[in-house]
Amino acid sequence: MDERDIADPLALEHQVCFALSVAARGVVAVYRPLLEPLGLTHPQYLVMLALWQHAPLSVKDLSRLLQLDPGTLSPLLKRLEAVGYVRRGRDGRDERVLAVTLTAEGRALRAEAEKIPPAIVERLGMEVAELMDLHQSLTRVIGAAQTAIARADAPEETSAG
Amino acid sequence: MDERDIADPLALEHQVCFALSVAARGVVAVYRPLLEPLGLTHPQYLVMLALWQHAPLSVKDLSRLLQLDPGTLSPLLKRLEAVGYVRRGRDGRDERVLAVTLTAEGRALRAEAEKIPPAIVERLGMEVAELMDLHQSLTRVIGAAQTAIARADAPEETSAG
DNA sequence: CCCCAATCGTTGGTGCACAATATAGTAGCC
DNA sequence: GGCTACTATATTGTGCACCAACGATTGGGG
Repeated sequence: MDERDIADPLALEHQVCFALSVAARGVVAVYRPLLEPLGLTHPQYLVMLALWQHAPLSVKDLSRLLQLDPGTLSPLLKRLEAVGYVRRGRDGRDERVLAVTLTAEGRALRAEAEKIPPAIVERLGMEVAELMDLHQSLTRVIGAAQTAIARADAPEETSAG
Repeated sequence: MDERDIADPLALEHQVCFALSVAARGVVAVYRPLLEPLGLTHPQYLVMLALWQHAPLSVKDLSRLLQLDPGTLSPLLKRLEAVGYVRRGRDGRDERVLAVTLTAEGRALRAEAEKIPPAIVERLGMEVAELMDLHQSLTRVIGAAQTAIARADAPEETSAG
C-alpha cells in the first residue's frame, strides 16, 4: 500500500459522494426486480409511499416531501395516472393546484407493496440495527446538505443573521 | 405521535432507500456550484478522479471502477473529449478497447480539483470522523447490494455452491 | 481458412433530475 | 373592475442511468 494513495484526498475510494452515489444506485437496483411486477420505478414507488400516507397531495406537497423538482414530478405523475394508480384533478378552491389522489387500484397496490421492505432487508442480508444506524447518518447528511445549499442560495446572510 | 405511524413499515421517513436517494442528490447539489467553474458535472468529476489515479483506462475499466453502465459512460466521455480534458483513441494491441487518456489541460485541472474536498467538508459543516463513519456504512451497503444483485442474476446457485 | 462464440464499445429508447421559461390562476391595490 | 405581483404547474433542453440490440474485433475449433 502506497502512502501517497492513503493521503490522496482525490482518491476515488475516499470520496463520500462517490460511495453515496454508488450505494443509492445499488440499492435501487435491488428494488428494481421487486418493483417491476408492480409496474413501478423506484421514484414512482416513493411517490406512492407519500400518497399512501398523506393523499391527497398537490405537486408542491410532493415536491417538499420527496425533495424533488416539480418539473420532475409533473411527467412522473402523468405516467402514474396512465397506469391507473392515481388521478390528477384540479382543486376546486384553487384552480392552480393539482390534487393528486389514489384510485382504488392505487390503494389496493399497498397490500403488495407491504411485502417489499422485508424482502429488501432479507436480500441485503444486513442487520436492521445497522440499517437504522445508516439511516440516522444519512438524515444528518441530508440536513447538512440542505443547510449548505440554503447558505449558498442566500449568501448575503452574515454571521449575525 | 401516532403509533400506527411508528409501526408503519411503508412510512416515507423510515425508508433507507429514500434517505439514500435524497442524501445523494443533496450532496451532489452541494458539489454543483464548485464543479460548475471547472465545467464538470458530478459524474464527469468522478470519471476525472478515476483518470487522475489510473489513466489510461478503457471504458470497461471505468465501468468497473465507477459501477456505471458502458452506455452511460460512452456519451459522457465524448463530452469530456469535447471540452478538451480527455482523448479517446483505440488501443493498438486490441482495436476493440477504447483508451481514454488525459490531455495536458485535463491533467492541469487536478490542481483546481484539489480544492474541492476541503470546500465540501467546510460547507457541510460535519465532523470528518462522522463522514468516515458514514463512508464505512455505505461501503457495507454497497457490498450487500452487489451480493444481492449477483444472487438475483444467478439464482441457480444453491446453498452448497 | 472460416465460422463461432465471446468481448468491447456504441446506439436508441425510456425514465429520472435539474434549470430556465412559459402559462394560468389568484390576490392585493388603486 | 383592472393592474400588478405572486404562486402553482407545465414545458423544454441538457445530461445521467439502465436496458436491449447492434456492429466491429478477436480468438478458438472445425
